[in-house]
Amino acid sequence: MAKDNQVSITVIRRLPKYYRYLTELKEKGISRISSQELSVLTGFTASQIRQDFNNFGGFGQQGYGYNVEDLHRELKRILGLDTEYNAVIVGAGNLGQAIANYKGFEDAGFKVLSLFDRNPKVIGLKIRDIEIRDIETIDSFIKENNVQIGIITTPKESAQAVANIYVKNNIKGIWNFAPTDLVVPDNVVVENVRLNESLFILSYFLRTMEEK
Amino acid sequence: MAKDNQVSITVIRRLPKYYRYLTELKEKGISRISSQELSVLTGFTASQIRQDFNNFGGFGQQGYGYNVEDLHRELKRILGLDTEYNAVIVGAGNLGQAIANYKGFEDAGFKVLSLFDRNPKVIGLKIRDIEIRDIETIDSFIKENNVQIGIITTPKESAQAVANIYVKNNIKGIWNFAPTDLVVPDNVVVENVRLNESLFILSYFLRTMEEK
DNA sequence: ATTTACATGTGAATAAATTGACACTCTTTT
DNA sequence: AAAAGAGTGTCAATTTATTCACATGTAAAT
Repeated sequence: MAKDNQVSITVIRRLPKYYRYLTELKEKGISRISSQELSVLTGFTASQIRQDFNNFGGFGQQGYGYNVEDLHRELKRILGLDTEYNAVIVGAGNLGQAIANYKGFEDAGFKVLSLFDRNPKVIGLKIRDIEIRDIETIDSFIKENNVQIGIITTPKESAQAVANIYVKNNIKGIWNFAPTDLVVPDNVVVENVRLNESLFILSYFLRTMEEK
Repeated sequence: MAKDNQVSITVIRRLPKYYRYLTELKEKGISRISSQELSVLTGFTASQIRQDFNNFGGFGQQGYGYNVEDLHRELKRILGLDTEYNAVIVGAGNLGQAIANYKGFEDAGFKVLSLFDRNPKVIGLKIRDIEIRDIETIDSFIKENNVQIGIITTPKESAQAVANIYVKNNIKGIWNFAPTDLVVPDNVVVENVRLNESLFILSYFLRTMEEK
């Protein structure tokens, strides 16, 4: 199989969709699936699917297809979902609270340990059982709690400062909801969620559709 | 210039980033910018930027570059941000409320008129001045309020049913936060926000980074 | 057992996206 | 008014991604 040099980001961004459908198939008790059938589900071509999986070594069997459970497990491992992550959120506004409240992330192995904010009105409140703490206390919290992921749900003006705090405290993964580009060292990963941009894309296609 | 057949989705997905930086430049009072300078800001290559803009007709001037205000206005028009949209949200949980609460969308021309839910405990509540209404009343609301965009922030189990409601009421743009693929007619645009998938990508790179 | 159908993995062909290079035009300087 | 500098628009080259096609191995059927 060989872990080779580098799988392209184009391929990586398709993996979660495979994983989602495989989870569904597994839940339905379906034990085998062909690239052709996966193609119908995902909308990617069968050939593309086979090529994608081959980046990580062939998981399939000629004349049979893929074993759902095996493939699911492999994708889970590839995506790093076979370990637990601890996360904290800075920015305890609605979005931060919404994320803290969403059970789905915890089910996937991402545990939000605490929210942080500077607003005294929210400090001390709890979302589920997750406490909102004073941002001033974040350094020691991260050190004491083995936090691997930092989530940013502040306004864009504060986002870089929060990123700096995360970096300083040796956090290697940042999930950024603020509409700005963060500057971080090479060994830190930033994944952005661009709600604005997504909405603009929708707007573009709405407009384009109208013109037809 | 010629509006040609079809600009590739790859190009389209870069436009919001250009638009974001141009908005910043405009706010700073900067009046001209070259593709080279934009390249430094956005991380795309200068050549790519020129190619991208040329899909919509050249907005630049040789020896000068691009006029920030003009380019900003063009992108605004291309993205369909020069018109106002009315939106409704189905699913008045934390995420729905967070979106309703976010002033940024309104500033960009997207006005959330109402939230809808089936849970009697939240019906009647207000987020800012946006009322949460009974989902049973959505048909007439959409008809009476010229709604163009439907937002889905329900659990995945209800998402397709909500999409059906939107389609039935002649909504042509759906912004979907539920982790499922919606089936809609060809003339309806769906833009998905995949929070789970985004988090999984972060997890992938965290894992990959560790292994180095 | 043998045959038939199936479906992967892979190498080659095609298509799409990115990068490179430069002629040409406009701006600015002298 | 002329010369120098800057930077677009575009065509060509390269790289990357997708699709095609099939040899080969496996499973199921007879």
